[in-house]
Amino acid sequence: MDRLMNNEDVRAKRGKVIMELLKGKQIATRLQTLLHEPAAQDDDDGLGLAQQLALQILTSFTETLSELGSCSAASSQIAAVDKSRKKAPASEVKERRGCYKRRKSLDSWVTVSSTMEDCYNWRKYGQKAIMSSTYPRCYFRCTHKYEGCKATKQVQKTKENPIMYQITYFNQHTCNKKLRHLHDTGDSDHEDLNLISFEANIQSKQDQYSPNPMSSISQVKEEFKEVNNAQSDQNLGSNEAKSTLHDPWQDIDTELEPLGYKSTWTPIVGSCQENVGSGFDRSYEATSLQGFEEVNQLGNIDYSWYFNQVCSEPYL
DNA sequence: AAGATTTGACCAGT
DNA sequence: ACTGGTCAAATCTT
Repeated sequence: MDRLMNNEDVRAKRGKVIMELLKGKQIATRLQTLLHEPAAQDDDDGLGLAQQLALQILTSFTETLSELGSCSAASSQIAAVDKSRKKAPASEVKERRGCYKRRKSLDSWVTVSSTMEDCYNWRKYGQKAIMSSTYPRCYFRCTHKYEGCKATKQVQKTKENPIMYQITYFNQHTCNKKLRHLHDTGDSDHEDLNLISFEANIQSKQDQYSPNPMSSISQVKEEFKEVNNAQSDQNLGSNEAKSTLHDPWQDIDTELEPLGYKSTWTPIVGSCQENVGSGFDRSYEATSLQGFEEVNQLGNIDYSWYFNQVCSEPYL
């Protein structure tokens, strides 16, 4: 087994994570400035630069995720050593339905995000009303479960800010299959496990599944215009139809849901707090360009995501 | 037809 | 007994 990380290492990792996020924020600010320049929006060079900046932001987030991933695993290892573990008795495999080992102590971490989306393929396997919560909790497992990937996540709207999702992840992905969505090039050799690629996540208008990051700024702009037009035509319903995945919360608070399309361009990591969340709301009421610019105020992201290591079992 | 989602049932932990 | 996590049949979507 690799050597365990000491506290020093963990601190160093945290420092690196913060640096990466600050870098991302800086680039996002540049992008925002650029987008405020009318000339840049019509000019190919300007758009090219914007795309480049956007890619840098994504790379920054990717680096961060990568660091956090290793932190997570390392912390699990520490916890595994520190805690006296009680090994559950090996229960015989039952054939009956609903038989499972209840989650007790797994490698887990929590993020708060404005979107349920991330760079992996998930399959929903359950939904539950939770006593202490207004909103139901949805259960997802990795699409590649049967290839041995044990990653799961639970998604729940936050009480304080219902446009935000609290996402609890359990177990790291072992499938190493990042999101390719429906535009599967079949070129798995080119998958960079630590890179969230804009290009790989392009999604056509026909795609019925969950929205994805866009390929370019201009595409985002076009998309935004469409969304705005659709909305001025009227109703959330037609936009919600973009996803076949029924929003379990929409019946509860449809008025709080800006649009089914929001996750198209919302950041997939980090915690977008109240100001950003309400920014999204406002952007829908603005003109398409204003809305677009507000959306790009990534500089307002509050990086108050946090890790919550609850582990008494070693990370495998 | 294949794959994804929904939803009621089942089961473990507290 | 209650609550929450998972299973799997039914249903839906592509």
